Amino acid sequence: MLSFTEENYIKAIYHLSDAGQLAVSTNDIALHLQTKAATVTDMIKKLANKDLLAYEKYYGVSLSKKGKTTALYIVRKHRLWETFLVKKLGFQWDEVHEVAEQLEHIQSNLLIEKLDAFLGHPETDPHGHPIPDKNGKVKQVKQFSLSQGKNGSKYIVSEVKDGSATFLQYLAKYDLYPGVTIQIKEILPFDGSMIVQLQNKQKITLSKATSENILIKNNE
Amino acid sequence: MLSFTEENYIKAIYHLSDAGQLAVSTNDIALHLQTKAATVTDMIKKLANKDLLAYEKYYGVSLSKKGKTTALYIVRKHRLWETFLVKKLGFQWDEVHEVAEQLEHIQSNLLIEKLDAFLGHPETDPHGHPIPDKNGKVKQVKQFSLSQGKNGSKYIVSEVKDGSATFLQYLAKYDLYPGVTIQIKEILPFDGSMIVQLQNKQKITLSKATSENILIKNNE
DNA sequence: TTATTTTTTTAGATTAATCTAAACTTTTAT
DNA sequence: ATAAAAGTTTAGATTAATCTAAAAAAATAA
Ligand SMILES: [Mn+2]
Ligand SMILES: [Mn+2]
Ligand SMILES: [Mn+2]
Ligand SMILES: [Mn+2]
Repeated sequence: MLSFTEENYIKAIYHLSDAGQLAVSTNDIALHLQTKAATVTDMIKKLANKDLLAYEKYYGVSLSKKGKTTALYIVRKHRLWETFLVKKLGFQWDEVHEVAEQLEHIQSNLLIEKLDAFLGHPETDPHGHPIPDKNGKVKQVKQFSLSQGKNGSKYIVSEVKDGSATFLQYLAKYDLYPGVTIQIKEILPFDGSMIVQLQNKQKITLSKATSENILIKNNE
Repeated sequence: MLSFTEENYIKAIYHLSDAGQLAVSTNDIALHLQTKAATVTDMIKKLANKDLLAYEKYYGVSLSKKGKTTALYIVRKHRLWETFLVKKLGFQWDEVHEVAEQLEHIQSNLLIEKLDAFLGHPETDPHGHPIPDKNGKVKQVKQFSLSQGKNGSKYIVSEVKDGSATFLQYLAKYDLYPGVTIQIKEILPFDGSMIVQLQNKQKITLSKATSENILIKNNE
């Protein structure tokens, strides 16, 4: 059984490696976990001994099969809890992350399977992130940045990239959540901002930076 | 902020001291937490330094006001989570304790207030234990052991003393949960066992040991 | 291709929680 | 009242997670 700390390392490496694809450097991990490189070196040695990752001195780490499975389960727990907090307890979507950071470490398979069922086996969390299933399978959605959308087209918001509370609160003001349909009404060339129409017909202007952080999918 | 370990000590001392009344010995704590007396001595010194308890060398500890408040909040969290697991997730009442032991350490006042509201501000947990309110107030019920009940009388089951999985599973077989009404039909003098009638009119025999571990209240 | 900068690792400490064994204090029994 | 037993504390180690500072390796620049 892994400690909270070990679990946090595995999850950090998973995210930093883009779902276990690339190798991750000591410094990247240290930065992400707000710790020091020397600490990371010690920890990755330990995780390598547990066969959760492959470690090549001076060249970073990459998750093993076992490491990926472990990471996916932690991500599954994190996202199920976030969904619970928003859907059942009435949290705002910008309030859930820190709590889920704690809840993701609770050890009980029964709990997670029952929670999953209670939530109706959701496929995405409140931020549109896919929830790995019981077997660690992640449903991939064909999505792209709103900044790449075409003028006049309708799309469904699928995910938000920036998870900061301020950004989430800003989007919440317009009920701009994953699942809602929007239409691009105008794209302003000089600064890349765009005017989009919301479900309630209201039109709002989104900066380039904002539209880049909203992912959308086609509205078939 | 207290560590999990510190919280577990405070809660253990609270329970062992009968809600903070009596002083508790080093050995009692060690036994309860399945650790060694030397370890306990170290920890209670630390907790004394944090003003959570008063420690007199060789004479045990007693919780301070602050210690009691802390304990009550942990107990509140534990029991709210147990209630959630049974009422919302469909756990059996013998399956919740270990999970609640973990969940009780999650730090988020917002979470607990929302969970409390979601559950409809329950007054007792699945085992009939009172849930301290937001301010740490515990509702006391006038209750006594079923073994003290009078032949012929009807009572409401209010609490179970023994929390072992086997005992809880045994009672579950007869739907003998807090809240159900039972009537004592016969008390057998030679071994103190009794025959009680359940809500569904079924009659079952309970040993003395069993009836001593079921608490009841008057059925006004 | 060397020198400089950046990154990573190692060495040596520190804090929290735990243990065993020995010393000490209190309680109980003779 | 003394001796034995029981309970508690202290002393000294250990493991996990962390840090700073120094050494080493790799990457980059001159
Ligand atoms: Mn999150
Ligand atoms: Mn999320
Ligand atoms: Mn419990
Ligand atoms: Mn309980």
